[in-house]
Amino acid sequence: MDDRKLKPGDRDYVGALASGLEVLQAFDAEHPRMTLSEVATRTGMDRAKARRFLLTLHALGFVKRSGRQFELTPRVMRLGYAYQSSNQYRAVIQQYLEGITAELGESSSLAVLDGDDVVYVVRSAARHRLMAISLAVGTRLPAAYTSMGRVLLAQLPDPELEAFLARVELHRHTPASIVDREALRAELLSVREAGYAIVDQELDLGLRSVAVPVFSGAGELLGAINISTNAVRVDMATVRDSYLPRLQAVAEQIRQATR
Amino acid sequence: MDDRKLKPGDRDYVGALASGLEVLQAFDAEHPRMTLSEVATRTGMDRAKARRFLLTLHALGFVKRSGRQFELTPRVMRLGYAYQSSNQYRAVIQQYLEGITAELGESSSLAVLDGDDVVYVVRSAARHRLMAISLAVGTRLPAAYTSMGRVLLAQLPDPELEAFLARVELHRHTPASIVDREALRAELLSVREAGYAIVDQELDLGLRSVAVPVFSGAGELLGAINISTNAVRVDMATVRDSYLPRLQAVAEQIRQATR
DNA sequence: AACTTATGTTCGTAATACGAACTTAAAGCA
DNA sequence: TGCTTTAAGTTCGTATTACGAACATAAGTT
Repeated sequence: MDDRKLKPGDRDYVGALASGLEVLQAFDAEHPRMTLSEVATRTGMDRAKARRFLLTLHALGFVKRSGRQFELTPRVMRLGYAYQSSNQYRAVIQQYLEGITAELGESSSLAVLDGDDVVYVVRSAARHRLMAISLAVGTRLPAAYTSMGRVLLAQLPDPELEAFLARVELHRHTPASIVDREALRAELLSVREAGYAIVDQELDLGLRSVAVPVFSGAGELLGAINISTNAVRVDMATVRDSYLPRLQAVAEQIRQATR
Repeated sequence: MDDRKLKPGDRDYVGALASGLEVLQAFDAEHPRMTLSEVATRTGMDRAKARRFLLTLHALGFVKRSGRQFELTPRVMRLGYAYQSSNQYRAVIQQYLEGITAELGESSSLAVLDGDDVVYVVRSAARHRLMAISLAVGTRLPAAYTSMGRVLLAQLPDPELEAFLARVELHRHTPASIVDREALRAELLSVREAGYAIVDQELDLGLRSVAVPVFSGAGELLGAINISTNAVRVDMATVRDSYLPRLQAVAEQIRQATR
């Protein structure tokens, strides 16, 4: 067994697949519709090459075209949904998160790491609207600035954690944001020690959240769960003294339920 | 401008991309983890070919491997998320659907057609648990047996509707399920005429739902919205006389808000 | 209508994807 | 534990496929 990844140019590396997926990923929130030339520019590909991939993706039903514009179809959700539906614990986690929402009136989610982001995989939304609207399943946020991201980063082996710290781009989203690598390292080590993370208005003003890791009964890291709330309404003492213990209890319940 | 789709073997059709995506889509809820041989068997590909695509997807971060087992990573959610996030109206629709949930205590969703399925794109879940648990964004259900699916099918031009009726596989999910093509055509024409669909325990016992189409202010079909409920708790008269008008009002509000 | 820009098409060919066959590793069984 | 079977890794020759340059056509702009 050899877990090393192929590199472009390696014998078994299929360049055409990589290029085609690059074209597919060129579409995003900022570029929902594009012409052939825009795709070619955005991917840095020769136009004829980009055209072949667009037309193939069109033939496969993943993009549609209107005149010169191409855009994604709902079929691409199939490519992502398989990951969600393959999680055998999703339903049970959903129940526990909804229990949190019912009890505390706050949104609660499970996320996993993907690159330098966290991806929301399970979500229970509160009736309160702040920061609840756009955070659907599939949402990606920078791991460094989210409580769940910090919990997950803190779980990384040191070489991976150091690699993350070396490459991560730090942004001052708010005046509270950590933008110093040493400060972030210290914070992550503290999170590792404490077993939880609280992020207070570092990603967005008013957004306060607490997260803990969730393990299955077999010891496998399932992700991190959080409670997110409004800093105007909920003070830090409540987060620490009421929400955190609740979250830790739920993480334990999930562990028991996934044995 | 020529909107016809390429076929396999056409000059500009990139077979390697198609094959690679086929490998990616071989993973689903029933096959979340697979060995190389299982993938090869499932896709009908030569083993060496399947191996190349698996290793390339691994190199790109879309699959991970543990020993001989391959499974998807959260990165594949990127491929689907772009569609969600490219919908400029998602946030406003989410608000309206949550208004329905707050007022009626029922789940409410927006879905679009993809092939013979509907895909849930926006969702507001009720606190009631029946059929709410597994219906996350990205969920696919057979269009023929869901209220939103029927509304969307009824919007299709006749040639497309007839093609659907000719190819769709009808299943008796419950004793109430329509399994006769003529009966389904009649139902869909009735839906077209009425401008809404009510599906009563045809997909699952206890599941009752009503749906209407939603158009943007510019006249573009955004999808269908529904209210789903429990047949034991909510009778047909309530669905028709209370939920439907509410839904129609929300569809109109969304149209106004998307001008 | 003329000009500019974007897209479609063709074609020669380098390279790339392919699969058959051999080798190695892992799993299963007694 | 040793042997057998099965699965996976690797090599290599080559058919085919993806590639891009150049030309042709279509669409957009003034």
